[in-house]
Amino acid sequence: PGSAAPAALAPPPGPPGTRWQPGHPGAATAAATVPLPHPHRSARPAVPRQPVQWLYPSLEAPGASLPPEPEQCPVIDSQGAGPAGTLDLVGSLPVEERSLEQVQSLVLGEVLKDIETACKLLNIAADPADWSPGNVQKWILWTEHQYRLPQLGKSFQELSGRELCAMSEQQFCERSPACGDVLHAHLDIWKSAAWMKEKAAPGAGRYCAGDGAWTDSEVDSSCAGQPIHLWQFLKELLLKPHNYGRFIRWLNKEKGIFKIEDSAQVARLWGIRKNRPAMNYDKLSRSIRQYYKKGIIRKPDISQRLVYQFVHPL
DNA sequence: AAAGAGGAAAATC
DNA sequence: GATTTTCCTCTTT
Repeated sequence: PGSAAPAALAPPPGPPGTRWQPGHPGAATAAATVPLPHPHRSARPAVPRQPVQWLYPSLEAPGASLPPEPEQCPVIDSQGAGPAGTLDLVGSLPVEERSLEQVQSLVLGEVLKDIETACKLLNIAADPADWSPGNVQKWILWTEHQYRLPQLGKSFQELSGRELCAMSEQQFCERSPACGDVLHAHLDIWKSAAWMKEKAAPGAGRYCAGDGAWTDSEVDSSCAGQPIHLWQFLKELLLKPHNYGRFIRWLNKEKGIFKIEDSAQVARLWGIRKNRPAMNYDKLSRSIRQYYKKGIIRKPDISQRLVYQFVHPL
């Protein structure tokens, strides 16, 4: 197994002229266009020059173990780059092998982190082979949402994870001509991640990059099996500003005040999680309002639109 | 127009 | 039985 080298993520094939926004949820994963520590691919996509600019300085100061925030990432646009740019990374810049490895593990760490985050959010296993048809549907919806892919409808319904993994890129494209290729590439990354995880750490799902060990293992207190509550879900999103800061974010973390920046997207994520495709902010907000009398969430003293407050922070 | 409040009832576990 | 979803009316921003 595991022969699949993660294909570079194509940027979301949005409308013509659309570029990836800085701070797009997929920005970190986009960095996967840097070759991962896998055997070579014949047709490796071009490495845009931009990522080097933000990756390189962080190599100069290995003390700064924190990965660069996507908000500071320049727009990554691999569409314009031709297939010729690939080796420029090594050719034009005297990057030491060691440094390159650091870049790779940094990128890889980001990818694995994003996958872990998604697993928790969706409540699915990391290994696609373990997915039920329901899990597959969730993953597709989530990926579709995360990368603004065109709607797929039910073209992948009733497929188990194992069946999905066995499908070729062509088969993906048959089911979804619009973005089967991108989906397949994403699944490829998940497959590789699961494979590497298995190989590297048979014990815990932990990954450390360079000096910084910035992954906590199974510290979270999500009671297994119990259906998740909306307030828990919101806290989970708030915990990952890197991934969801564009949708929901703290205004005052200490006081538990948060703002929903994109009500439609938050509702959609909640709907994916709960298998409620018709979820919208109207209904989600009604659920939040149920928390008023229960003393879980309230409106802050100075009431503002889309701003709520956890009664008991921490 | 979108967000907010809250009653009522169905759905879901 | 508690929580959430759905639907609804009315008010506020």
